[in-house]
Parts: sequence; structure tokens; C-alpha cells
Amino acid sequence: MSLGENRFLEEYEPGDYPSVALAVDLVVFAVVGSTLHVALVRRGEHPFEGDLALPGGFVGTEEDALGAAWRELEEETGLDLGAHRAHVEQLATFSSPKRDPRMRVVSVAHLALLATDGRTLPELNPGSDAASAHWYPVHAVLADEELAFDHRDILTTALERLAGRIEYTLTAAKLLPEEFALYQLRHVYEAVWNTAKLDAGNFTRKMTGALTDTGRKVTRSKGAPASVFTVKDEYLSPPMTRPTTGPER
Amino acid sequence: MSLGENRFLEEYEPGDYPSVALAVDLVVFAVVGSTLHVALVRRGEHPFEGDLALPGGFVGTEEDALGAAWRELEEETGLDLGAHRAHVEQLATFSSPKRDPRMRVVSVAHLALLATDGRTLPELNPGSDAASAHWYPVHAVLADEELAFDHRDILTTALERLAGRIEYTLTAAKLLPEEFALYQLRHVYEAVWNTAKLDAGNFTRKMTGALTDTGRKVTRSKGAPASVFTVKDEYLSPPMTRPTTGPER
DNA sequence: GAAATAGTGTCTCTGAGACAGTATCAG
DNA sequence: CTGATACTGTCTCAGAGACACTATTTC
Repeated sequence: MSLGENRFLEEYEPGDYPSVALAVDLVVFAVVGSTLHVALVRRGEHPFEGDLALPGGFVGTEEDALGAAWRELEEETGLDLGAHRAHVEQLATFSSPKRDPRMRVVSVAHLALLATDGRTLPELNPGSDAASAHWYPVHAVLADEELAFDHRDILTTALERLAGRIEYTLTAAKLLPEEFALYQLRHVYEAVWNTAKLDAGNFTRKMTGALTDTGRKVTRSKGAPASVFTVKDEYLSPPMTRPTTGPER
Repeated sequence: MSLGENRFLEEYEPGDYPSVALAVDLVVFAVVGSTLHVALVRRGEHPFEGDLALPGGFVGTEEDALGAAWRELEEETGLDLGAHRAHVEQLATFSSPKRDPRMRVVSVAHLALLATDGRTLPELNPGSDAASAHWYPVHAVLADEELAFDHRDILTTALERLAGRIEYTLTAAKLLPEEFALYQLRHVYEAVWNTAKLDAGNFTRKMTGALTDTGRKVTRSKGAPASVFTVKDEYLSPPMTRPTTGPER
């Protein structure tokens, strides 16, 4: 049957009519140090009581999924989006009929990247809801924790998407302020790829071609001052290859 | 509001309840010669009467979106999926409230790749439906034709996905029989990238590392016989870079 | 033989990776 | 001063791209 025709009113019996609840789930990432964190909610109710779950909510009648994702990002995390740079994009849609045992809920998962200075995570204020989100280290959660519903699939998909995306784009900079030093960007790559073997010198050479040097410098607690850059090109060409071998942290 | 809680039964008023019709749209690609084709339906009814549209249909109550996409692929195109290799994957979800002027329809778009020998397109048998699909050259359609609903966005997204994907995977081989010669694979790349400047020798060297030589040969009408290969590795490393400059056909 | 095609050889150039070397900061 | 860090220099090696060349087919 084609959407091109107006058949759905004729062909479907009332009980068979394919109507679903449409939700969004959010995978909210932020980096501190060289560790990638994700915002999760500890469930207090059946089903999956005690497990960790992604924040999310329903799509309203007057908004699309991306709009709902932005709204829920603010509502669920209590974030002041005026104060934090954020990037939201669609990830994938999860539509297994039994993914929520209570009723049919189709969820459009979204990937949200929050900018941090790499030293403190954005404060997650409990919104109007009781269950508030907290930050958890992503790789540890995937190794140790039970996740509600199909949220492990969603989180894995999000992590793979991000890990792949930063190979050929500067999406990693979405996790940093508009102006940043190269060691901050390097820490983001190390956090997402869960590796520590990125050579600082080669990283600098590779990245500077796609960045603009502001001319200013910042100094960490020790060592020489680092230049401050902004993103010039959204794409890296040729791509950066993820280290395959070597010790994972 | 979190999916972690059972709020949706309490918080939503009946009229406000976020219930949508869930559909799939299909972008079905196949290659003949060095031209990428897509299966489209010419609309005979309002709205968008006379425009081209993607085939699609609704998701049933007992299936997920991918299952619906496979079912609709068979129903809408009348294809005998036992006789054609096919690959279907989720593309993206389109959820703008006004994308269908008649009612709210959220569509999970899927990318479907049909295997051909590169000489003839799979026959599209009119199914039970009146409006049957036909093959159209993709790049010409995008240049010249009006597309119904947001189907231009969907088709563009599909083409970009495929064009990017074949840079670092052997997804292009999904558009060919299980065994194929390198000139066939090269034609697929040229079709998707809409280019003619792929050097045959370098292409051979690049690809053979990820392929298995069956030892057999095939001969075209002219020239030396070509070896027959199968896919060994799903991933190309390092990736193949798409030619940016140069004359497009 | 002529034309077309498959596949290899070869050369150049870009860029990744390893790692040394230099400059600049804090204490 | 020492230690830490930022960045550049340098060398090697893999691989992309251009293109010549050979081998094998049809006509």
C-alpha cells in the first residue's frame, strides 16, 4: 500500500489501525577529563525497577521528534540551555512491538552533546519530575550496569555513532566551548574512543588544518601555554583513523 | 517526563494523547550500467497529484519498522524476494507534524538495495495495488522532478547515506550478485557517486584486498576476461575517498 | 592485425606514526 | 634550577593517483 493513496482509511479495521505512542529517548553525552559521561535515570518503578534508563518523553501533537528532544533535554535534565552549548541530532528509531511491556511505544532516539570545559560536568537540576538524571561514565556503565528496556542498544548505537563520526568530522568540538585548546579536543577523542594512545604532536598537526588559531593562549597548571582555536572546517580530510591495537584504558 | 515512569497515562488528556500513524517509506535502489535507479510511484490522487512518490505503507501492530519495510518492499514492488538479493536498513525518521496534510503520519524511511547483474533492472510487478512502481534514474529525478510530501528530503538523505557508506564499507556489493567482477563493482561506485573518473587499475588494487578471488573468469563482449570475486571483508581500510573535483557526468 | 579490456608495474606525492628536539610555563 | 607541557622537525613507511605497459580476449 502506498502513502500515495488514501487507503489507510479504507483498508484498516479499527482495532488493526496502526496507531502508536511516539516518544524520544535521549543519549546525552558530556566529557570531563578523558572520560565520556552519559545522563541516566535510576528507575524506581516497575518495569525494570532499579535499572538505569535514558531520559525521554513523548512527542507532542504540534512538534516533531527533534523539537521534542530539545524540549525533553531541558525538562528532564533541568539544564539551562541558554548557558550551555548543545548539539542534538537524530540517532535511530526503535520500534520493536515489545520494547515496552506496557504498551506500544516507538522511540526516536537522539544524540545530544553538551559542551563542557572538560573540568566540570553540567549541573543536572531536578526538573519538575521526581526522578532526576545523574552523570555516569559510559564505558563503565556498558561494562557493569543493567539498562532498562532496549536502552543498552540505544546507548551502544549512540556511542558507535559518535566514535565513527569524529573520525571524519569535528563533531568532537561540540563537546567543548566554542574556543578550546588542542589538549581539550584530544581528551574528547580519548574519552570517546576509550584510548590513551593519541600522540599529542601528531594530533596537533592533523587538527590544525581544520581549525582557526585565535592567537590567544591559555596555560594549564603546568607546562607551556597552549593556543586557543575555533573550528574552521566541519570535515576532516583525510579522516582521522581510530587506533585499533594497543591498550585500552 | 521519563519513560522510566508510568506518567503518560496520567499526564496526557485524551485529545492531547500523542498517538500517531506509523509508516515506512522505501528508497529502493538498483544499478544498471553506471546509472543509479530508484523505484518511484507516480501519484494519481490528491495531494501532490502527478508528482513522484516513494513507495511505502503502514507498520502493523505485530511488526517493527524493519519488518514492515521488508513486507512493503515485496507488496509494493511485486518483487520476488526469493529471486533477488536485497538489503534493507533503517535510514531516518521523518516526523514533521505537517508532512502529510491529511493526518499525522510519522515515517521511518528505509534504504533498500537490490542486487542486479548491472544489465537489467529487476522487474517491478504491479502488486495488488493499482499504482505500481517504476524505475527512474536518481540523479535525473533529483534534478528535474517534483517529489511528493518530503520525499525529496528522504531521497537525498538516502543517496548521501549510500554515497558515504561505500567509502568505508563494501555496501556497494549489495547492489550486485554474490559473485561479481571488478568492473561491475566499479560501475556501482560510478553510479552512486555520479562520476566517471575512477581509474580501473587503482580501483582493482584498492578493492582486491577486501575480496576473495573465486579463481573463475568472465568475459565481456570485448577485452580480456575478468576475475570473479566475492566479498571477504565488510569494511575497507583505509577508506576509499570519493573524487571531489573533476567533471561530473 | 586492430580495438578493447583486465590487471600489474612504476613513479610521485601526501600524510600517518614514531619519536626526538626545542620553547615556554610553574614552582 | 627541574619538571611538565606545547608544538615542530625529521625520518620512515603505507598508500593514493597518474599513467605506462603487458596480456588476453573479440572481431
